[in-house]
Amino acid sequence: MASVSSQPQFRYTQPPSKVLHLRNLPWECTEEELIELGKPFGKVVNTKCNVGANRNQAFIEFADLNQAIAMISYYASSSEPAQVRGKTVYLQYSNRQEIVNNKTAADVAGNVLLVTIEGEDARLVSIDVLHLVFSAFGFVHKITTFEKTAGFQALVQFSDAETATSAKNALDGRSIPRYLLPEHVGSCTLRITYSGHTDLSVKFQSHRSRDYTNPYLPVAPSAIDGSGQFVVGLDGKKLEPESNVLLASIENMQYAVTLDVLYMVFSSFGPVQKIAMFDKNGGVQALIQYPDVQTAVVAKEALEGHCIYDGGFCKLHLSYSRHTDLSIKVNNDRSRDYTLSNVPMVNAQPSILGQQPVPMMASNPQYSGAQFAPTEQVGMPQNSAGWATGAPQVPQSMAMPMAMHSHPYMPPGAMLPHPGMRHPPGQNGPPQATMAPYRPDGMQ
DNA sequence: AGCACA
Repeated sequence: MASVSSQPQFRYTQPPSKVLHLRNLPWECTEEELIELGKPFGKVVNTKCNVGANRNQAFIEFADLNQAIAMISYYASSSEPAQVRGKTVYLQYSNRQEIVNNKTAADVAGNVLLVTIEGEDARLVSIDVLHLVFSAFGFVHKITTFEKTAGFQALVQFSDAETATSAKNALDGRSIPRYLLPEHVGSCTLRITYSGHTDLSVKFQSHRSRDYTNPYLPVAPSAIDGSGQFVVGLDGKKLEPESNVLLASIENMQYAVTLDVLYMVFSSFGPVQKIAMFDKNGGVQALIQYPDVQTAVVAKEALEGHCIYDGGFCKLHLSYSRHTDLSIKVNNDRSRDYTLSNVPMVNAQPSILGQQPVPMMASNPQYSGAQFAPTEQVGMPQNSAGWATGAPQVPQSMAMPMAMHSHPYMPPGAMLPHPGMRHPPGQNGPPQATMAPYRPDGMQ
């Protein structure tokens, strides 16, 4: 096109257009106010507000040119200027014939949210933490994360726009709770808009993307470790499928870790339904069952790599079990079903605590020692080398995470009391139980 | 108080 700049950009009188340009609007004028303003003159088919550097301009598009002309004509001769919130608004024909792209995807409510994680350490926020945070509002179908100029971002897909909206309203501008983040990680604030997407395409379960509707989706080839069992993210963190049952192995077990101690520690995050302890590879392991995956995720995130006792003793390593419901046949000092009161109780034999036969295992062939947890054995190194590379580096003196404040998004029953820190038992005393077990109101 | 893109 040849230059046509013989005409000034703005002429005193624009040629008529269905679109009117408004200026000098109050700071945050709504679409509704624009419609109210134009309605007496015709049908407003489109608007755009908050235009310009000062966000004080707007456009109104009428169905017919005549309607736009009517509005301009009226205010041209009216003694009362057009006003919004008492402020005089100046009108003229726009130099365009229609409003284009009135709404960006970010303005249209949809079932997928675009989440920007702000903060120095935004990249350290795991997809699991995001999943946990957003799951408080409804089932999260899929999450993808990616790096853009805007920073570290995620797309979070809900079932519907209503659920997404409730999450957006509750979380936009808020920070991820401290206790969900590794201790050294700084504040991470969420900025949330709607995404134009309606269904994310997740090809693999990986450290960058998850499809929670399809747990059998293959894991990314690049994220499978030597055992072929677990997903490993770029940060080396294990990303095995989440479960309501945690497998705990205890490193540096200088002090006996009893079932009661485990119950106390894990009850801080929600009702513990069942615990089964067993010996494996010369160490002690335990399966801890929660009623739901979310609680297990919180407990795992909070406890992984931490020590039950001060001084680096009894360091916990947690992974997700493939069990979903433990079969506890008998209550004894190594296994317990806290949901039942009619399970036979077998008296513990305290004198040989670490060596006694395990009645549950012996009496129940289904849970013979070899069969009890075969899947967890794979990829579960007993030493911490290679395992805890992604785990928070915890000072030896700092056993449990500090601030276990209540989760602002979780239902009241899921509040997290401070688990407290235990000190090693004295030479002749049992571990001190300082913490009140979790007791939601409805729990029997 | 003067024309809009993510």
